[in-house]
Amino acid sequence: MSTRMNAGVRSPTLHDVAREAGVSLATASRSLNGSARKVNDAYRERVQAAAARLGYTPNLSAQAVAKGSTMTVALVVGDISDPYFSSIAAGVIGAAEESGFIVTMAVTARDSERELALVRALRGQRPRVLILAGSRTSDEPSQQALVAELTAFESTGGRVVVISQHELPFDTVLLDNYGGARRLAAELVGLGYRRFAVISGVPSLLTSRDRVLGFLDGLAEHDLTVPADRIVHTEFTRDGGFAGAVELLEHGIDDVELVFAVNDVMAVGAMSALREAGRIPGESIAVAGFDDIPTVRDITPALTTVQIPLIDVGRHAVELALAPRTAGGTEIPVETTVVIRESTPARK
Amino acid sequence: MSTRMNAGVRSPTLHDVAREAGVSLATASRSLNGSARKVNDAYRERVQAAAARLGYTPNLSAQAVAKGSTMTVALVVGDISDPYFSSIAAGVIGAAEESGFIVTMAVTARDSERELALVRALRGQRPRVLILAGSRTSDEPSQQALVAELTAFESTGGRVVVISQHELPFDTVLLDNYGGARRLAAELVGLGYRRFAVISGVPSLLTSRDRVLGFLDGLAEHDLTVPADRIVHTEFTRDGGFAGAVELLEHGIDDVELVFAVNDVMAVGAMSALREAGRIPGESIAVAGFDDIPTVRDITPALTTVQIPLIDVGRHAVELALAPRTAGGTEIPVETTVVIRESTPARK
DNA sequence: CTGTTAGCGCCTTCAA
DNA sequence: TTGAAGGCGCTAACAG
Repeated sequence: MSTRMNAGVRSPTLHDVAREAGVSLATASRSLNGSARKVNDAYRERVQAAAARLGYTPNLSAQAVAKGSTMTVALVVGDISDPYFSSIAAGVIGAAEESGFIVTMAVTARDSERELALVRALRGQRPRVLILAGSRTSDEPSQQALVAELTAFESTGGRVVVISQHELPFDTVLLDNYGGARRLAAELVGLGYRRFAVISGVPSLLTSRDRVLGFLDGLAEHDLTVPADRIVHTEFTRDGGFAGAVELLEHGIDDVELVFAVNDVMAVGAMSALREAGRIPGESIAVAGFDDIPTVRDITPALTTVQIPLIDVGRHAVELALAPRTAGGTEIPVETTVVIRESTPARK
Repeated sequence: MSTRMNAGVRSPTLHDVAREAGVSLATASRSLNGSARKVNDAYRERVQAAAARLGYTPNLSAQAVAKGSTMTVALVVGDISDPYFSSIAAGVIGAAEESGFIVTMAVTARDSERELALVRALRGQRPRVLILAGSRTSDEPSQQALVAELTAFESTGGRVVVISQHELPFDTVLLDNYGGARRLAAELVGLGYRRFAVISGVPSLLTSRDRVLGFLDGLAEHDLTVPADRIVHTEFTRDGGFAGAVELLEHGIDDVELVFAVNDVMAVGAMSALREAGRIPGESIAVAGFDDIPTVRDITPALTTVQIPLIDVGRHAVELALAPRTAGGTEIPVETTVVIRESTPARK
């Protein structure tokens, strides 16, 4: 006597359907999944009726082994609860589902060792597409292993798309982190700002590095600089932004007019820290971010930032993956747009 | 001559590894995946070395058909870019990965027809677990079909977990929407508020309905009511909240002291609408939400809300799914906690 | 402990 | 157009 509860019934198989419909396995297969219409309408209908009666659902795994390919997109993100990644994921899932793909998701927790392990594990699914949305780092050893793994994956027919800078030799959705930050700096100078502080991620984070570089270069064009002690490096998260602002405050930033955080969640955290310290964002100190995640237009003051069309980024990634393979690897550049809001009022 | 680029190499199979290592298929299988150590260490090492040399990754689909079961958790959410869902997803993914499960994700776009279709499609993956995080509705016909589909899934050995109220006859992570809203109302009355307006989702949305009910009952305990024209029904999104506030403003809400939006993203949207209309949240009008999504503590004024431990909710869902099946279906109730912040200052 | 041999559920030649 | 049969990559008895 088993203690297992009502788990005895197995899912109906194609074989069951064929028997129920009184046709061969092959005919059943063709009526239910075969692409071209190579089956008598009468049969086809009988099979479909039988399938419905039995509640048949094709076993995707079995189809995968038989066909030697799947209809799945594997997506690797840093942290799905971060609006940056969840917006990209929304785009990926939307586009993938439209093309009949299933998406599986893995989270690196922003750890490149873990990212490598995940990619390896994900390959077991034999996905048609592997999309890396996590931020690239300059952590050489693990990057090389990653490239090797991804190259192997491509050589067996898979497609890989990277969302970031063009650091890796694969199709990529190119985010203009450098240019966006540079233009942001220019606009800010135009508004009358002269003295800045920067809250950056760890130096090995390429996204962060490029944004800082762009920002500094943008300032340099106007002969402005940011003293080294006004650039702090912290976690690429809300709490990191908070901590970064606290650190700046400890150094003393009474004369700083504007704090640039390299992403919006950090900027939001920084605003809270500044406010707790008695500085009022948008009034006694300006703040700018990067990404334009959904909430920042609703906070007070609304945040000046560089907009990335995150949903589109996700969609582009799957378009790229589903398009014919090209020689050197294709890039889809994505426009970034400076959006000035109340957190950076013009200085009179 | 083929135009297909470097897609010719097939992934190495277990067979390749066995040959490379000079052992049988079975031995290779046992050394690489077989749970117990039933293989000579010398052989095991040779096999592992061969696997590494070849870059072998087990084909999960093949394993699935051979074993008759997968290691995947299918997660259905309403909208992954909504912080409510992405936080839950983070919990699900975290817990699933810890147990060696892969998670696949589908998005209903809050459409119950679509949810049904997705569940049907998802069954094709033969996941071990199916988690529904989308909000339940009282839309009878499609709910019945959904229950039928889920029941069939369970009868073939799958586990289903629902996150919501206990509307469906499955294991559920129970969110105390009613109680949380009721306690919120009580606290608000304690702070001195007497005249309220409510921005609700569409009436068929169970989550929304329960929160409104709880809120009204909480007020009723203090002999307070909300006039029908002060309760508006809109989309369960940021834009819905914005639109709801606009609608309230059109009706005239000069005497309203506090607006309760049934979730945080709606509250955030409502705050923007109120502000645009010249009302200052936290000063000339109070606002409260529900969920305690990450950003609301950082907005200004920080939002009073009812906290749901969203990450834990996701984790509980997979714990439930992985625990032994029980007779009537288990429930894990999740505490909700009222969090008073600056958006609802005490009225003198 | 190891190898042989059936399958798992499905697709896809190959004849008929 | 239809059916029979082999094969996809792997696991799980079953003997040895």
